[in-house]
Amino acid sequence: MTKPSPLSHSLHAWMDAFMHRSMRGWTHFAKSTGLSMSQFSILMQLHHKGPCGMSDISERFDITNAAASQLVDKLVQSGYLERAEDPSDRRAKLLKLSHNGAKLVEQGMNERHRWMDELTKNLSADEQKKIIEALDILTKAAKNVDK
Amino acid sequence: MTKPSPLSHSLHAWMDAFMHRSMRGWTHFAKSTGLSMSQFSILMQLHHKGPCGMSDISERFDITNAAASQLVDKLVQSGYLERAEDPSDRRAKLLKLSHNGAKLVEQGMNERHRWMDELTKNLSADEQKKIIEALDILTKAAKNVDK
DNA sequence: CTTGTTAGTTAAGTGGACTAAACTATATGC
DNA sequence: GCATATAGTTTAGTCCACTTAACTAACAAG
Repeated sequence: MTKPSPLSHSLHAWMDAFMHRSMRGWTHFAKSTGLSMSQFSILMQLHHKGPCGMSDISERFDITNAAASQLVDKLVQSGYLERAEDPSDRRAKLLKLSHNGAKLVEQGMNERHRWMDELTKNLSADEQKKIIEALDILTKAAKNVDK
Repeated sequence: MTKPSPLSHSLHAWMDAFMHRSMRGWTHFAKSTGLSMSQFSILMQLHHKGPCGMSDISERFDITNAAASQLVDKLVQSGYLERAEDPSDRRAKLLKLSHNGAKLVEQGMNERHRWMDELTKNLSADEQKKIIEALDILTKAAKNVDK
């Protein structure tokens, strides 16, 4: 058991505090919309990666095509998703957020943003500046790691 | 629709990147252990807040006492939780992580820490220092907000 | 001691996510 | 053109979280 670096320590401490709180908000919001976690996660995925096919969903969530198809179907029927034929391959479908779907995702993210804003609004200007710098570095690094 | 401050922008961008990635790791790990999300979340809660009673669980996850009792029972039978009588109130139970439960939680957190370490290991010493400072500020702020 | 409340359990039943298997329809390679 | 692979759907059935309701046991107050 090697001693963690100061950087690791700070990263982990922040992550633990953040995850715990954020998960609560996430599940709570999903429940309040009447969607299941699985369904809401699909909307989030679509928001993040943009339109995609059914198989992308099943791969991402490690479920069968059948399961993905069923979940997506519910979301289509609830009006959060649009399922169109892919013009370049007529077997495939093109899934994308509907207007309502995008609005729901936005709303969900706002709820989770609120806590972070709350967190920082009483910090000094200097502290805020440090945080902006640091998070921008991290966000850029995250984009690189994820390809 | 007011324009977000630079701080909000940085917070939100980081949060979105982080959440997306972190959720994937979280669900993946829970699945790999054979535990359901619900069950794993209870372990995480116990880790975070320490020993507590059954009603604390049902309140936290917004489920009935009956549901909590059943979930906890499975975790006890799997050897991840200990359920003892509360000496100060013999109606109540005292739930705590078993040795194996604590180990499992630790393991889950390590998996999620790994990505963050990956993220930062190629940054310059100066950048790392900035991140440590900023995250420590945020972590402290988070503790305050959560009382 | 009795009446009422609180913590938790048990049992029966509902609903949703999930799978395997059989199917349709389109694409691809020889 | 024919065989094979690929994208997705449908169906039947399983598992698990969750609820309601009925219950036990311990506490609290008169």
